[in-house]
Amino acid sequence: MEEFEVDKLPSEEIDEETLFIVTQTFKALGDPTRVRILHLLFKKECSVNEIAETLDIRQSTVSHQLRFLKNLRLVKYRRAGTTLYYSHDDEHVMQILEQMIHHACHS
Amino acid sequence: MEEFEVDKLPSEEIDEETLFIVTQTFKALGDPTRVRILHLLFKKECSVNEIAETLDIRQSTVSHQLRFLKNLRLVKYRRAGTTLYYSHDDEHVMQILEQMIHHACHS
DNA sequence: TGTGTATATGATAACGTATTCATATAAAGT
DNA sequence: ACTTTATATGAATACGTTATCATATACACA
Repeated sequence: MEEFEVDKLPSEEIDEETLFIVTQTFKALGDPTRVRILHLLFKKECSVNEIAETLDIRQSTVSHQLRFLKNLRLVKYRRAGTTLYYSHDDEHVMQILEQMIHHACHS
Repeated sequence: MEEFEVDKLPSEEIDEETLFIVTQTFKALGDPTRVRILHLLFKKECSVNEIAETLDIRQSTVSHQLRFLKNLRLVKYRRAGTTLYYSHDDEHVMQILEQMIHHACHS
């Protein structure tokens, strides 16, 4: 009795939904602005303005990209008055990002 | 004596070149067609036509995407007559891809 | 040299994406 | 209620990307 057919291994083809999540997530990591934001959030929680000032990106751009990242559940935020503090929300994806940065640095 | 300044940690900001490589690589993984091709090549070396037939993608599309992946040194090929056998060429990136697929499957 | 097969290439059209400006919302304090 | 500060949103524009068709190249073999 075998777990899987010989000609139909478990990872033969990626199912559509998984493929969608995978590509969406990689797409999120495929933009310099988003990578810079995430790399900053890897180190510390930041408000929107902090991100904008630290990375010298317009507030509007940062906000748009944070929404993108939040839709993918890659970041989350907590409110403190009018200020929103963002932080990363997917440990595994952040590990992959840092891995790739390390890989690229030493290649 | 400290290795690094307090306000200038080693990973403070990603340098431009690294950022470029990182985002280019993730961009490569951010497309369904390329992910399907790479996932296929993760399992076995394939000719262009084999890829096209297996994944039901036009030969021209496969060829274009293989060039893209080859420019990033994510795939390589060997020639056998008129047939080109492609295989993956970056173990680390392939590991990251498979990690992400596994992560997406179980989330 | 001519023919068949495998792959690559160039141009193009359709579509997706990032940034920007202007403005809206939302909370806090006066 | 008004003002200030922080953030979000919508529309527009500029740009990048993908797949496709048609065609070119490249090799093998008769």
